[in-house]
Amino acid sequence: MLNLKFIQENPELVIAKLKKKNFDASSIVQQIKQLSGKKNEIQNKADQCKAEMNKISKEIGLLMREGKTTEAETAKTRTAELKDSIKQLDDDFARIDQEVFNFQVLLPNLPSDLVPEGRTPEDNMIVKSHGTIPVLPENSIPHWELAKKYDIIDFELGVKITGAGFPVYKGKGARIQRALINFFLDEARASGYLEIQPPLMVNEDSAFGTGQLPDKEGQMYHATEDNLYMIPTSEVPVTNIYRDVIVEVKELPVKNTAYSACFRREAGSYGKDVRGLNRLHQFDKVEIVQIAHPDNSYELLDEMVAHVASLIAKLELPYRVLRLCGGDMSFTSALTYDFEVFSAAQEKWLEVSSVSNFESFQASRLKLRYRDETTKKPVLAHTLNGSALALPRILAALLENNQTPEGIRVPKVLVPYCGFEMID
RNA sequence: GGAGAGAUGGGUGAGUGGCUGAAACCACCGGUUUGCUAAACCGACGUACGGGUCAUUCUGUACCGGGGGUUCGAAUCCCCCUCUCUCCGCCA
Repeated sequence: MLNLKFIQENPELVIAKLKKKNFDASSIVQQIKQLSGKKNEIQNKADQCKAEMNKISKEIGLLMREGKTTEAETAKTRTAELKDSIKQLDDDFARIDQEVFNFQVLLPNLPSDLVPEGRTPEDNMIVKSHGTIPVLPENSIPHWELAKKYDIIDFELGVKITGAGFPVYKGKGARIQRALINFFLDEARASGYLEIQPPLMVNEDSAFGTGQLPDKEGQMYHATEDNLYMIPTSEVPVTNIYRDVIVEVKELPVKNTAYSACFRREAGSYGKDVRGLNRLHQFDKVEIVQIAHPDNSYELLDEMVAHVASLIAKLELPYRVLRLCGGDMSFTSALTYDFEVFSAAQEKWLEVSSVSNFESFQASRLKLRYRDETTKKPVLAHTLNGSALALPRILAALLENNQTPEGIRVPKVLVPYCGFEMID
């Protein structure tokens, strides 16, 4: 969430910047300003009352010790009124504080100056294209048919065991999954990321910390008996490592990577977009996360984009990089690059990675800070994350783009990982 | 699942009603000493939100797992909740 002081001091700037996200912040900002003024006023009054109360209490303590009980009793009578006002003021404060917070969390993150204007995905800016779109043989088929033909992914079996969106990978299908995970993790480690194996379920505090709650409540599987949530991405547990933490400047940037299964309810999804591997309830993903000093977080974002680009290039897939426009960005992001690979049989681009700088928006809720070297004061850090990469759509593109009459060719870089060159 | 113990500052850990925002030790930071390292010694050392000078400083309040209560006054007493640890049972 946005810093309260920042909103109070820069109301016009907040409103102007959020316009780019097609968000009219004027009334919220105005309410926040008004309420926080009132809040400060109440706090001042309450603090004064409490100061007096503390003073009297100390005096009573001294009188009691000296045995002056009658004086102590007189002093006590003075406190009753104070006590009432304090109670009243504290209640008012708590109420207004909550109101301010409720408004505060409605405001999305401010987009970076680099973010292009626009409302829809069509307005996203293509900043890079790489590779050539393959020309497939006559009778090419989409990945869900290939999966059946070579018996490597069984969607119906998943339906039997669990439900739609929980495919069963078999034989070379299972092995190529494992190969992709290992490949991605090794590449991340080579780029300086520390490998983490996080819990797949998180508690409520963690879900709040990265903003899954309350905003995306319905998107997570919720084990109500124990009040735990299945993670929708390893970003959640990995970023929450740093919840309520003050890191040393010399530790920055912190670079973590994690493989995990990801679970998403995808309530409201339907139609052809969910065909095959395009949208699943459970899928595998390797995530990269960085905690950065505000001075160089955008350099690190570029570095992460380059890392993801190299992964896709090594897999010999044609891809493009989009800088998302204001209207297509997520609530929490300041700047996002999406990666899309071309799925040749479906003849469409599939999103396989999203790399974002959240600046201090996530850190604010997480209370993730570093200690400034000159002032020695805690300052909110910047957080960044990206998928590197999500498996299903990568696999879909690999299967479709590499299909030949003899079988599906495995990219060279994966052969040592999976131990075969063809799926046949 | 049964029984018990516990939750205090970056860490260990003292503290059963006022002199405790909190001992002591360790770590970190600054300094002295030193050929270098180490040791020793000295000093500083929480966070949040307010207020005044808004640069250094000064000041008020809150915070000892979370919430509520008793009291003039709570880390300390009472109630509820959460979590952790130990033992037993079960088990990969």
